[in-house]
Amino acid sequence: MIRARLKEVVDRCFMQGVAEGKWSEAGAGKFAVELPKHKGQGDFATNIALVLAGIEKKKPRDIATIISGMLAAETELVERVEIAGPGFVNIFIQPAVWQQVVQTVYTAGESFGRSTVGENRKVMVEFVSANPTGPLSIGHGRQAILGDSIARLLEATGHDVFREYYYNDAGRQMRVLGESTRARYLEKLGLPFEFPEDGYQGEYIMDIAQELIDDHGDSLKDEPDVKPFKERAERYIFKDISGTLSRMGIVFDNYFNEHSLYEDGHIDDVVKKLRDLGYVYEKDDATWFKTTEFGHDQDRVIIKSSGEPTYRLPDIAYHREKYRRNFDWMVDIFGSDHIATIPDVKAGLKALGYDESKVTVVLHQFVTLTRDGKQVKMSTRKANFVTVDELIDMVGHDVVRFFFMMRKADSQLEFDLELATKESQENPVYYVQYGHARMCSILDQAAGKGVALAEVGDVDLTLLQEPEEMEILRTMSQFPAMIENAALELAPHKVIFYLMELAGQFHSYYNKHKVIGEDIALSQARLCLVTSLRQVFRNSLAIVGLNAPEKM
RNA sequence: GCGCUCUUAGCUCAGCUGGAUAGAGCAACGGCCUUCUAAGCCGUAGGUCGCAGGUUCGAAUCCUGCAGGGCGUACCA
Repeated sequence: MIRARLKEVVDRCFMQGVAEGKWSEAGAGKFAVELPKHKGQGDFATNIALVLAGIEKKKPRDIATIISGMLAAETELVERVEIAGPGFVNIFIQPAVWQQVVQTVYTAGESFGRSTVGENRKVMVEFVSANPTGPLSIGHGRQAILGDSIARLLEATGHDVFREYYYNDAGRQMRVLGESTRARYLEKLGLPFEFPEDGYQGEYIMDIAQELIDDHGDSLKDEPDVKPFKERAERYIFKDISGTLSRMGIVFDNYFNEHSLYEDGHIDDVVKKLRDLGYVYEKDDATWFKTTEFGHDQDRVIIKSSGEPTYRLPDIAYHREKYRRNFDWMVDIFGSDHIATIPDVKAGLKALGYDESKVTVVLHQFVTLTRDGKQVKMSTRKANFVTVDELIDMVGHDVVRFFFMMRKADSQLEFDLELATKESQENPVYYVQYGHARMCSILDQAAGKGVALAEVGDVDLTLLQEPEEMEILRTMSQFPAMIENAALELAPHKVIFYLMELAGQFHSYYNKHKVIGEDIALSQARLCLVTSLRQVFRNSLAIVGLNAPEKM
């Protein structure tokens, strides 16, 4: 927020220079106000002199001198200015401006960091979308946390967010699930059974079979249809999945069943439309989509010779429904194994006349689990995987959420079970939460020590002068911009890194300076600082769905 | 083979859409609890940013080539 103010000032200086004939307008919008990397280089720096020098064929230092003269006159905001390095203008902000950040946070309260940049645009975030064939694996877990956190960030920035889960309870997978359940049912009854070759071997199938026995005894032993087995399995697994999701604090606005696309005729309609447009042809008894028309290296089958559609067709039809439901922006969270469908879906949408740039796909890499320093190999079908539920049982919800957010989506995430299980200092989750608990503890004790927390308006904030205090104030002031940036880039990990930095600054401050001391006026100023800092902690933890414990 | 992606400290990873002397956590080593929670702090050590070119005032960041890892490249989802 301070940076934005300063940028306006620099822009004004630039225009003034244009008016005075010092340089042309060509450099407009090409320079920036940024945070310097090292201490001693000011609170902010601008590269305007470097940029203009290139355009105007002048010496950077000469331009920097003119600019710094103009900036130095802005005494309300700017304390002093230095020219450094090849021509950077380093700007030092008035301490009073930083101190006022406390007031700003007080005034905004819970809404500090929230914004309206989203302009209420309707955005759908589709994520998890796991078919009900088994409990959520840790890969799904990462996606669930990623999607939900992105959704929360978008909400915090004024978007109208809709969370959707897309699933398919028809098809081959589910048939195999039904057969697997039937086999376990017969097995448990001591009857002869045949387990499907590629059946689901998880323990949960046994539990489902047991439920069937509890409800129906052996009356299903001669049932020719898999339907009762399949339906029971689906119901059981969905209950399990939604239980896991709610443990993670995730609530979907809608579950969209792929099957409805068939019932409502959307599948046939998409094929017809594409055919009418000349993008579809028959070959080898199958129906093909001319994806080569959209720059792909080969055409793709959308209906197999068996008459069954491939996954692409319903995916295209589903996305068309998203457009028809009037979403301005569609964010899909996919595992990188689904990368192949993206170009096909986009080609389909483009063919049908939709603006495919409204779809943004966030691809995330896999999670590898390490235990005893070795990677654990996992497969859903063989059921030798660790579920999200088990993970939460072992380390708790906050640790799971935090760990899944620690990495940017596009890099592999190594989940070290030992590290996550340790309730020790190595665990970064506690580092952040402990900071919050410490602040609560300080504020609790203030009254007991005879230092009542005064109204922020009555407190002399100019007493906050320690370097550690200025550093905290600076970081707090970056919070709204950080949230906006994380939201628009769909990058929740930025919030995590921000929290770690702020927590570090607070812990250092805590160890060096007493908040509550002899000097009442100073104590009150510091208590206000801590209160506003706690607010920032609460806001950022809430935005990514983490708890802010008051005691640890 | 082709497409996408990744390669930064011993390990796990940041690096804000081209900026100044490359950062954090963990691990290692050395210190700090009669004082607001030591789940903490301070210090030391650790680097040819995979390799080689190119673009320019300036490159970890952009382009090309090469090497290595991952994911795709189905009439599976």
